[in-house]
Amino acid sequence: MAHSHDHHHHEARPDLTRNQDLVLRTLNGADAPLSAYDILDRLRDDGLRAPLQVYRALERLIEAGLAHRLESLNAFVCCADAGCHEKASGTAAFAICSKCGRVDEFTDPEVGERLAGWAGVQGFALERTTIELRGVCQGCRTAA
Amino acid sequence: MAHSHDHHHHEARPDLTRNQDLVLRTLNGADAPLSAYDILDRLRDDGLRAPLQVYRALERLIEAGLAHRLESLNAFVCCADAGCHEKASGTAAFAICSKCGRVDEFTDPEVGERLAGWAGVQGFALERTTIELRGVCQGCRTAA
DNA sequence: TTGCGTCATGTAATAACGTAACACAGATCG
DNA sequence: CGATCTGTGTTACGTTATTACATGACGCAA
Repeated sequence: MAHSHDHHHHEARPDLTRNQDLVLRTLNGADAPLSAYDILDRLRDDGLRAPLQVYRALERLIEAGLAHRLESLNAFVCCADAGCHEKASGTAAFAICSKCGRVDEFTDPEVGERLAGWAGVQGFALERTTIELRGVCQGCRTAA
Repeated sequence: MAHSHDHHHHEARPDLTRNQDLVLRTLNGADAPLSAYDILDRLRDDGLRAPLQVYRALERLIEAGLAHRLESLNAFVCCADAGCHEKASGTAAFAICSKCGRVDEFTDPEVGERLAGWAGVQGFALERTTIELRGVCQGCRTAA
């Protein structure tokens, strides 16, 4: 059962290395996607010097289902929910606001099923799916 | 009515500039996505020198619905069908083979509707959608 | 004709994103 | 002990994309 300290921040995960933990905390603390170089800049004071240190950590975090890469932005975000990779809840989709840069993660099982269905029919061995919507979010539209 | 010269190649489009036409022909002649620099290399003999010349042409071609950018590859392909942007046939999706690099473009109206539906409910003004599947195509699987 | 706006072009320089290659330290296991 | 595995740190480099500026061709109005 999940313990009840689900307050957006997370305690250090025992299975993360120092660099991975630093990068994950940085993503958690950001309110918009960060590029690898953004992350690096924010972690200079913690001793990180080279892009590769960040890219390696990101690679692990994504494998572990704790972060996502946004392909259309060349940037990274932490997962909205823990374990959003592992669930059968469907492929994660992202709505990215062109104005404010905020990203909203959601899933639509039907969409995942349709795409998986297409792959099945075609004999395409599906490994991963990217779904990204670009547009202007509610907040920015009404604020305009 | 469409004239009947639909033989994969296209005649020069009257509304394209020289650079745009060169880039489109290059994409048409390729059997896999090309990066902007790949395109540039293939067009050196035609006088192109700088990346920007290619990026500018690509930008127009994409606006005009004649080419697509594959975000997860940082590469470009020509459209499978003329006018695949303009139709209500739904958002284009791409299946990209990790082995051979081939790309298959398809649309699933249901998927487009579900995503547009989400956007509607959220008040998100949808401008464009990226759907990219990564995996191994039928041909490469059986050849393995 | 001249002057003006617009659009495509050409060029150089640089920014932003990502990786290869190598060396080292600590853990684990025979 | 040595072998191996994983993470780390560092340099250098490769790839992708943009900024800034200058030029040339065209339509159009004064």
